[in-house]
Amino acid sequence: MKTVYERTDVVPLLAEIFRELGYEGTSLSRITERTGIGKGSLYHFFPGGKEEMASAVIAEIDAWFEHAIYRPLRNDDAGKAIAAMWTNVNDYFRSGGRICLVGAFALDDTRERFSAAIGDYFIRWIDALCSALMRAGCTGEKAQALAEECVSGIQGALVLSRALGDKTVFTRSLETLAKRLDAAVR
Amino acid sequence: MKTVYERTDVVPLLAEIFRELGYEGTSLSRITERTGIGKGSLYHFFPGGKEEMASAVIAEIDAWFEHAIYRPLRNDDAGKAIAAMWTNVNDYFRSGGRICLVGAFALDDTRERFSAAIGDYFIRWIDALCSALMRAGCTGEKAQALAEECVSGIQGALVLSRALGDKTVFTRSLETLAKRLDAAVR
DNA sequence: TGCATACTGTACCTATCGGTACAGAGATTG
DNA sequence: CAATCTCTGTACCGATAGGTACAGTATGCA
Repeated sequence: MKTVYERTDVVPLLAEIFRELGYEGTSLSRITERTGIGKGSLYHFFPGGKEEMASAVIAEIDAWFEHAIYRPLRNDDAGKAIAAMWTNVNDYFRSGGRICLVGAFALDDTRERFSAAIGDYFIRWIDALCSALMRAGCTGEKAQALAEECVSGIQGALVLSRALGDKTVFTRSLETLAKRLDAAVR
Repeated sequence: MKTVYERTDVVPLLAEIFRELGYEGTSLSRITERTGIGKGSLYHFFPGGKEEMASAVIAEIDAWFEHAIYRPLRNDDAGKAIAAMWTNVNDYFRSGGRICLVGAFALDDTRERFSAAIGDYFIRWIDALCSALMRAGCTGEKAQALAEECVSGIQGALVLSRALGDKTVFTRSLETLAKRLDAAVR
Protein backbone atom coordinates (compact mmCIF):
# COMPACT_ATOMS: atom_id res chain seq x y z
CA MET A 1 0.00 0.00 0.00
CA LYS A 2 1.13 3.49 -0.77
CA THR A 3 -0.27 6.82 0.30
CA VAL A 4 -0.73 9.44 -2.39
CA TYR A 5 -0.79 13.06 -1.30
CA GLU A 6 -1.86 16.34 -2.78
CA ARG A 7 -0.20 19.66 -2.05
CA THR A 8 -3.16 20.65 0.07
CA ASP A 9 -2.63 17.68 2.38
CA VAL A 10 1.03 18.39 2.86
CA VAL A 11 1.00 22.04 3.92
CA PRO A 12 -0.60 21.52 7.36
CA LEU A 13 1.85 18.72 8.13
CA LEU A 14 4.74 21.00 7.21
CA ALA A 15 3.24 23.78 9.29
CA GLU A 16 3.40 21.73 12.47
CA ILE A 17 7.02 20.78 11.85
CA PHE A 18 8.18 24.32 11.07
CA ARG A 19 6.31 25.49 14.13
CA GLU A 20 8.07 23.06 16.43
CA LEU A 21 11.55 23.11 14.95
CA GLY A 22 11.83 26.57 13.42
CA TYR A 23 12.98 27.25 9.88
CA GLU A 24 16.63 26.36 10.35
CA GLY A 25 15.82 23.45 12.64
CA THR A 26 13.56 21.86 10.03
CA SER A 27 15.45 19.53 7.71
CA LEU A 28 14.11 17.53 4.81
CA SER A 29 15.03 14.32 6.57
CA ARG A 30 13.06 15.36 9.65
CA ILE A 31 10.08 16.10 7.45
CA THR A 32 10.30 12.67 5.85
CA GLU A 33 10.81 11.05 9.24
CA ARG A 34 7.72 12.66 10.75
CA THR A 35 5.37 12.54 7.80
CA GLY A 36 6.53 9.63 5.68
CA ILE A 37 6.64 11.94 2.67
CA GLY A 38 9.86 11.54 0.70
CA LYS A 39 11.97 14.06 -1.13
CA GLY A 40 10.50 13.07 -4.46
CA SER A 41 7.04 14.15 -3.38
CA LEU A 42 8.23 17.24 -1.53
CA TYR A 43 10.14 18.61 -4.51
CA HIS A 44 7.26 17.72 -6.77
CA PHE A 45 4.89 19.92 -4.73
CA PHE A 46 7.45 22.58 -3.85
CA PRO A 47 10.03 22.91 -6.62
CA GLY A 48 11.48 25.87 -4.77
CA GLY A 49 12.52 23.60 -1.94
CA LYS A 50 12.45 24.39 1.74
CA GLU A 51 11.87 28.09 1.23
CA GLU A 52 8.79 27.44 -0.90
CA MET A 53 7.50 25.00 1.70
CA ALA A 54 7.75 27.62 4.43
CA SER A 55 6.19 30.20 2.13
CA ALA A 56 3.23 27.93 1.49
CA VAL A 57 2.84 27.36 5.21
CA ILE A 58 2.81 31.09 5.95
CA ALA A 59 0.31 31.66 3.14
CA GLU A 60 -2.01 29.02 4.53
CA ILE A 61 -1.81 30.41 8.04
CA ASP A 62 -2.46 33.88 6.68
CA ALA A 63 -5.50 32.64 4.77
CA TRP A 64 -6.90 30.98 7.89
CA PHE A 65 -6.57 34.16 9.94
CA GLU A 66 -8.01 36.26 7.14
CA HIS A 67 -11.08 34.06 6.98
CA ALA A 68 -11.59 33.28 10.65
CA ILE A 69 -10.50 36.51 12.28
CA TYR A 70 -9.62 39.50 10.09
CA ARG A 71 -12.65 39.48 7.80
CA PRO A 72 -15.19 39.19 10.63
CA LEU A 73 -13.39 42.00 12.46
CA ARG A 74 -13.66 44.22 9.41
CA ASN A 75 -17.17 43.36 8.29
CA ASP A 76 -19.30 41.76 10.96
CA ASP A 77 -20.82 43.07 14.15
CA ALA A 78 -17.86 44.47 16.07
CA GLY A 79 -18.69 43.04 19.47
CA LYS A 80 -19.40 39.58 18.13
CA ALA A 81 -16.31 39.56 15.93
CA ILE A 82 -14.08 40.54 18.84
CA ALA A 83 -15.59 37.84 21.04
CA ALA A 84 -15.11 35.33 18.25
CA MET A 85 -11.49 36.44 17.89
CA TRP A 86 -10.72 35.53 21.48
CA THR A 87 -12.19 32.07 21.28
CA ASN A 88 -10.62 31.43 17.88
CA VAL A 89 -7.22 32.60 19.05
CA ASN A 90 -7.43 30.44 22.14
CA ASP A 91 -8.40 27.41 20.06
CA TYR A 92 -5.89 28.04 17.30
CA PHE A 93 -2.95 28.31 19.68
CA ARG A 94 -4.25 25.34 21.68
CA SER A 95 -4.53 27.42 24.84
CA GLY A 96 -0.83 28.19 24.64
CA GLY A 97 0.33 24.73 23.56
CA ARG A 98 1.06 25.88 20.04
CA ILE A 99 3.21 28.85 19.09
CA CYS A 100 2.79 31.48 16.40
CA LEU A 101 4.92 30.45 13.44
CA VAL A 102 4.87 33.95 12.00
CA GLY A 103 6.00 35.52 15.25
CA ALA A 104 8.75 32.94 15.67
CA PHE A 105 10.04 33.58 12.16
CA ALA A 106 10.15 37.30 12.94
CA LEU A 107 12.64 36.83 15.74
CA ASP A 108 15.70 35.47 13.99
CA ASP A 109 17.36 35.82 10.62
CA THR A 110 14.53 33.84 9.00
CA ARG A 111 12.70 37.17 8.98
CA GLU A 112 14.82 38.33 6.04
CA ARG A 113 13.35 35.61 3.83
CA PHE A 114 9.72 36.33 4.61
CA SER A 115 9.66 39.89 5.93
CA ALA A 116 6.89 41.03 3.60
CA ALA A 117 4.51 38.21 4.53
CA ILE A 118 5.36 38.52 8.22
CA GLY A 119 4.73 42.25 8.30
CA ASP A 120 1.51 41.82 6.37
CA TYR A 121 0.10 39.21 8.70
CA PHE A 122 0.50 41.45 11.72
CA ILE A 123 -0.40 44.76 10.13
CA ARG A 124 -3.64 43.31 8.79
CA TRP A 125 -4.48 41.83 12.17
CA ILE A 126 -3.95 45.19 13.87
CA ASP A 127 -5.85 47.09 11.19
CA ALA A 128 -8.81 44.72 11.31
CA LEU A 129 -9.02 44.85 15.09
CA CYS A 130 -8.66 48.62 15.00
CA SER A 131 -11.55 48.85 12.57
CA ALA A 132 -13.77 46.75 14.83
CA LEU A 133 -12.88 48.83 17.87
CA MET A 134 -13.72 52.06 16.07
CA ARG A 135 -17.05 50.69 14.95
CA ALA A 136 -17.64 49.77 18.59
CA GLY A 137 -17.15 53.37 19.61
CA CYS A 138 -13.44 53.90 20.23
CA THR A 139 -11.65 56.94 18.90
CA GLY A 140 -9.09 56.21 16.20
CA GLU A 141 -6.10 56.81 18.40
CA LYS A 142 -7.37 54.70 21.27
CA ALA A 143 -8.42 51.91 18.91
CA GLN A 144 -5.01 51.77 17.29
CA ALA A 145 -3.22 51.59 20.64
CA LEU A 146 -5.53 48.88 21.95
CA ALA A 147 -5.26 46.80 18.80
CA GLU A 148 -1.49 46.93 18.91
CA GLU A 149 -1.52 46.03 22.57
CA CYS A 150 -3.71 42.98 22.01
CA VAL A 151 -1.74 41.55 19.11
CA SER A 152 1.51 42.19 20.93
CA GLY A 153 0.05 40.78 24.13
CA ILE A 154 -0.93 37.53 22.43
CA GLN A 155 2.60 37.07 21.12
CA GLY A 156 4.08 37.78 24.52
CA ALA A 157 1.71 35.37 26.18
CA LEU A 158 2.78 32.63 23.79
CA VAL A 159 6.45 33.24 24.51
CA LEU A 160 5.99 33.39 28.26
CA SER A 161 3.69 30.43 28.60
CA ARG A 162 6.03 28.26 26.58
CA ALA A 163 9.06 29.52 28.48
CA LEU A 164 7.41 28.65 31.78
CA GLY A 165 5.81 25.50 30.44
CA ASP A 166 2.56 26.77 31.89
CA LYS A 167 -0.47 27.08 29.66
CA THR A 168 -2.49 28.93 32.28
CA VAL A 169 -0.24 31.94 31.68
CA PHE A 170 -1.63 32.09 28.16
CA THR A 171 -5.28 31.68 29.01
CA ARG A 172 -5.00 34.18 31.87
CA SER A 173 -3.32 36.75 29.60
CA LEU A 174 -6.04 36.31 27.03
CA GLU A 175 -8.71 36.98 29.64
CA THR A 176 -6.95 40.11 30.84
CA LEU A 177 -6.66 41.43 27.30
CA ALA A 178 -10.27 40.60 26.51
CA LYS A 179 -11.46 42.44 29.61
CA ARG A 180 -9.42 45.47 28.66
CA LEU A 181 -11.06 45.65 25.24
CA ASP A 182 -14.45 45.14 26.81
CA ALA A 183 -13.89 48.00 29.23
CA ALA A 184 -12.78 50.32 26.44
CA VAL A 185 -15.78 49.56 24.31
CA ARG A 186 -18.69 49.73 26.69
CA MET B 1 49.63 40.26 14.58
CA LYS B 2 47.35 37.88 16.34
CA THR B 3 44.52 38.48 18.76
CA VAL B 4 44.42 36.39 21.90
CA TYR B 5 41.06 36.00 23.58
CA GLU B 6 39.78 34.93 26.95
CA ARG B 7 36.50 33.16 27.51
CA THR B 8 35.07 36.35 28.95
CA ASP B 9 35.69 38.21 25.70
CA VAL B 10 34.08 35.56 23.58
CA VAL B 11 30.70 35.15 25.28
CA PRO B 12 29.25 38.55 24.30
CA LEU B 13 30.31 38.02 20.70
CA LEU B 14 28.58 34.66 20.67
CA ALA B 15 25.52 36.20 22.28
CA GLU B 16 25.01 38.59 19.42
CA ILE B 17 25.31 35.83 16.84
CA PHE B 18 22.92 33.44 18.60
CA ARG B 19 20.51 36.33 19.00
CA GLU B 20 20.50 37.12 15.30
CA LEU B 21 20.65 33.64 13.84
CA GLY B 22 18.98 31.49 16.50
CA TYR B 23 20.47 28.31 17.91
CA GLU B 24 20.05 26.15 14.82
CA GLY B 25 20.94 28.97 12.48
CA THR B 26 24.25 29.56 14.21
CA SER B 27 27.05 27.45 12.74
CA LEU B 28 30.66 27.31 13.80
CA SER B 29 31.74 28.63 10.43
CA ARG B 30 29.45 31.65 10.81
CA ILE B 31 30.93 32.29 14.22
CA THR B 32 34.44 32.20 12.81
CA GLU B 33 33.39 34.34 9.87
CA ARG B 34 31.89 37.06 12.07
CA THR B 35 34.37 37.08 14.92
CA GLY B 36 37.62 35.79 13.47
CA ILE B 37 37.77 33.21 16.25
CA GLY B 38 38.66 29.77 14.93
CA LYS B 39 37.48 26.35 15.98
CA GLY B 40 40.64 25.74 17.97
CA SER B 41 39.88 28.62 20.29
CA LEU B 42 36.18 27.94 20.47
CA TYR B 43 36.62 24.33 21.52
CA HIS B 44 39.33 25.37 23.93
CA PHE B 45 36.91 27.69 25.75
CA PHE B 46 33.84 25.53 25.29
CA PRO B 47 34.78 21.84 25.19
CA GLY B 48 31.09 21.00 25.13
CA GLY B 49 30.77 22.62 21.73
CA LYS B 50 27.86 24.65 20.48
CA GLU B 51 25.55 23.67 23.31
CA GLU B 52 28.05 24.87 25.92
CA MET B 53 28.49 28.11 24.00
CA ALA B 54 24.78 28.79 24.11
CA SER B 55 24.65 27.79 27.76
CA ALA B 56 27.38 30.27 28.58
CA VAL B 57 25.54 32.98 26.67
CA ILE B 58 22.31 32.34 28.58
CA ALA B 59 24.20 32.33 31.88
CA GLU B 60 25.78 35.68 31.08
CA ILE B 61 22.49 37.23 30.08
CA ASP B 62 20.92 35.87 33.24
CA ALA B 63 23.70 37.35 35.36
CA TRP B 64 23.27 40.74 33.73
CA PHE B 65 19.54 40.80 34.42
CA GLU B 66 20.06 39.57 37.95
CA HIS B 67 22.46 42.40 38.66
CA ALA B 68 20.84 45.22 36.72
CA ILE B 69 17.17 44.44 37.19
CA TYR B 70 16.15 41.58 39.49
CA ARG B 71 18.27 42.46 42.50
CA PRO B 72 17.25 46.13 42.58
CA LEU B 73 13.61 45.07 42.23
CA ARG B 74 13.94 42.79 45.21
CA ASN B 75 16.06 44.97 47.47
CA ASP B 76 16.02 48.65 46.55
CA ASP B 77 13.35 51.30 46.74
CA ALA B 78 10.45 49.83 44.77
CA GLY B 79 9.55 52.93 42.78
CA LYS B 80 13.10 53.66 41.79
CA ALA B 81 13.86 50.04 40.91
CA ILE B 82 10.81 49.86 38.67
CA ALA B 83 11.74 53.10 36.94
CA ALA B 84 15.27 51.81 36.48
CA MET B 85 13.89 48.57 35.04
CA TRP B 86 12.12 50.42 32.25
CA THR B 87 15.14 52.41 31.18
CA ASN B 88 17.43 49.38 31.47
CA VAL B 89 15.06 47.22 29.46
CA ASN B 90 14.76 49.88 26.79
CA ASP B 91 18.54 50.24 26.59
CA TYR B 92 19.27 46.53 26.72
CA PHE B 93 16.93 45.72 23.87
CA ARG B 94 18.14 48.74 21.93
CA SER B 95 14.66 50.23 21.82
CA GLY B 96 13.42 47.13 20.02
CA GLY B 97 16.41 46.66 17.74
CA ARG B 98 17.62 43.66 19.68
CA ILE B 99 15.57 40.62 20.58
CA CYS B 100 15.41 38.53 23.72
CA LEU B 101 17.57 35.46 23.18
CA VAL B 102 15.91 33.60 26.03
CA GLY B 103 12.44 34.25 24.67
CA ALA B 104 13.48 33.22 21.18
CA PHE B 105 14.96 29.96 22.45
CA ALA B 106 11.68 29.26 24.24
CA LEU B 107 9.71 29.22 21.02
CA ASP B 108 11.16 26.30 19.11
CA ASP B 109 12.69 22.94 19.92
CA THR B 110 15.79 24.68 21.30
CA ARG B 111 13.74 25.03 24.46
CA GLU B 112 14.27 21.35 25.26
CA ARG B 113 18.01 21.90 25.63
CA PHE B 114 17.78 24.85 27.99
CA SER B 115 14.33 24.64 29.53
CA ALA B 116 15.53 24.96 33.11
CA ALA B 117 17.57 28.12 32.47
CA ILE B 118 14.80 29.61 30.32
CA GLY B 119 12.13 29.02 32.94
CA ASP B 120 14.36 30.39 35.65
CA TYR B 121 15.13 33.61 33.83
CA PHE B 122 11.45 34.46 33.47
CA ILE B 123 10.22 33.21 36.81
CA ARG B 124 12.85 35.25 38.63
CA TRP B 125 11.98 38.33 36.63
CA ILE B 126 8.30 37.97 37.49
CA ASP B 127 8.99 37.21 41.14
CA ALA B 128 11.32 40.18 41.52
CA LEU B 129 8.88 42.57 39.88
CA CYS B 130 6.06 41.12 41.96
CA SER B 131 8.04 41.75 45.11
CA ALA B 132 8.66 45.38 44.17
CA LEU B 133 5.00 45.93 43.38
CA MET B 134 3.91 44.52 46.71
CA ARG B 135 6.37 46.74 48.55
CA ALA B 136 4.88 49.61 46.58
CA GLY B 137 1.45 48.81 47.94
CA CYS B 138 -0.12 46.26 45.60
CA THR B 139 -1.93 43.25 46.94
CA GLY B 140 -0.25 39.93 46.19
CA GLU B 141 -2.73 38.85 43.60
CA LYS B 142 -2.71 42.14 41.74
CA ALA B 143 1.09 42.34 41.87
CA GLN B 144 1.47 38.85 40.42
CA ALA B 145 -0.90 39.59 37.55
CA LEU B 146 0.78 42.90 36.76
CA ALA B 147 4.27 41.42 36.86
CA GLU B 148 3.28 38.64 34.49
CA GLU B 149 1.62 41.14 32.20
CA CYS B 150 4.72 43.32 32.04
CA VAL B 151 7.20 40.55 31.34
CA SER B 152 4.86 39.04 28.77
CA GLY B 153 4.20 42.46 27.29
CA ILE B 154 7.90 43.13 26.79
CA GLN B 155 8.30 39.85 24.92
CA GLY B 156 5.31 40.58 22.74
CA ALA B 157 6.55 44.07 21.99
CA LEU B 158 9.88 42.63 20.84
CA VAL B 159 8.16 40.17 18.52
CA LEU B 160 5.77 42.71 17.08
CA SER B 161 8.27 45.52 16.60
CA ARG B 162 10.64 43.19 14.80
CA ALA B 163 7.84 41.73 12.71
CA LEU B 164 6.76 45.18 11.61
CA GLY B 165 10.30 46.50 11.39
CA ASP B 166 9.12 49.41 13.51
CA LYS B 167 10.98 50.22 16.70
CA THR B 168 8.38 52.74 17.80
CA VAL B 169 6.05 49.83 18.49
CA PHE B 170 8.46 48.69 21.16
CA THR B 171 9.02 52.04 22.81
CA ARG B 172 5.30 52.80 22.74
CA SER B 173 4.46 49.45 24.33
CA LEU B 174 7.01 50.05 27.06
CA GLU B 175 5.43 53.40 27.86
CA THR B 176 1.97 51.89 28.06
CA LEU B 177 3.17 49.16 30.40
CA ALA B 178 5.07 51.62 32.56
CA LYS B 179 2.00 53.83 32.91
CA ARG B 180 -0.10 50.85 33.91
CA LEU B 181 2.29 49.96 36.72
CA ASP B 182 2.41 53.57 37.79
CA ALA B 183 -1.37 53.76 37.98
CA ALA B 184 -1.57 50.58 40.02
CA VAL B 185 1.01 51.74 42.50
CA ARG B 186 0.02 55.30 43.30
C1' DT C 1 66.14 32.01 30.84
C1' DG C 2 63.42 28.04 30.87
C1' DC C 3 59.24 25.83 31.46
C1' DA C 4 54.44 25.14 31.96
C1' DT C 5 50.12 26.82 30.66
C1' DA C 6 46.85 29.18 27.64
C1' DC C 7 45.55 29.89 23.35
C1' DT C 8 45.30 29.30 18.08
C1' DG C 9 45.36 27.47 13.15
C1' DT C 10 45.10 23.63 10.13
C1' DA C 11 43.99 19.33 8.60
C1' DC C 12 40.87 15.96 8.89
C1' DC C 13 36.67 12.99 10.25
C1' DT C 14 31.86 11.33 9.56
C1' DA C 15 27.10 12.65 9.19
C1' DT C 16 23.91 15.33 7.33
C1' DC C 17 22.47 19.31 4.81
C1' DG C 18 19.48 21.08 0.68
C1' DG C 19 18.93 19.86 -3.86
C1' DT C 20 18.81 17.10 -8.52
C1' DA C 21 17.85 13.31 -11.79
C1' DC C 22 15.10 9.98 -13.17
C1' DA C 23 12.76 5.70 -13.72
C1' DG C 24 8.66 3.60 -12.28
C1' DA C 25 3.98 3.21 -10.17
C1' DG C 26 -1.12 4.51 -10.22
C1' DA C 27 -4.71 6.74 -11.55
C1' DT C 28 -7.15 9.49 -15.37
C1' DT C 29 -8.50 10.31 -19.77
C1' DG C 30 -9.15 9.55 -24.79
C1' DC D 1 -6.29 -0.49 -24.30
C1' DA D 2 -2.95 3.05 -24.86
C1' DA D 3 -1.30 7.36 -23.76
C1' DT D 4 -0.81 10.81 -20.38
C1' DC D 5 -0.27 12.94 -16.15
C1' DT D 6 0.52 13.02 -11.22
C1' DC D 7 2.93 11.41 -7.71
C1' DT D 8 6.75 8.62 -5.37
C1' DG D 9 11.24 6.18 -4.07
C1' DT D 10 16.05 5.77 -4.75
C1' DA D 11 20.43 6.94 -5.89
C1' DC D 12 23.22 10.42 -6.16
C1' DC D 13 25.70 15.31 -5.79
C1' DG D 14 28.77 18.92 -3.67
C1' DA D 15 28.75 21.68 0.39
C1' DT D 16 28.65 22.22 5.02
C1' DA D 17 27.45 20.67 9.58
C1' DG D 18 29.57 19.77 14.41
C1' DG D 19 33.47 17.81 16.29
C1' DT D 20 38.49 15.92 17.03
C1' DA D 21 43.60 15.83 16.97
C1' DC D 22 47.50 18.02 17.40
C1' DA D 23 51.50 20.76 16.45
C1' DG D 24 52.72 25.43 16.96
C1' DT D 25 52.86 29.98 19.12
C1' DA D 26 52.40 33.32 22.80
C1' DT D 27 52.34 34.38 27.51
C1' DG D 28 53.01 34.44 32.49
C1' DC D 29 55.76 32.95 36.10
C1' DA D 30 59.90 30.84 38.60
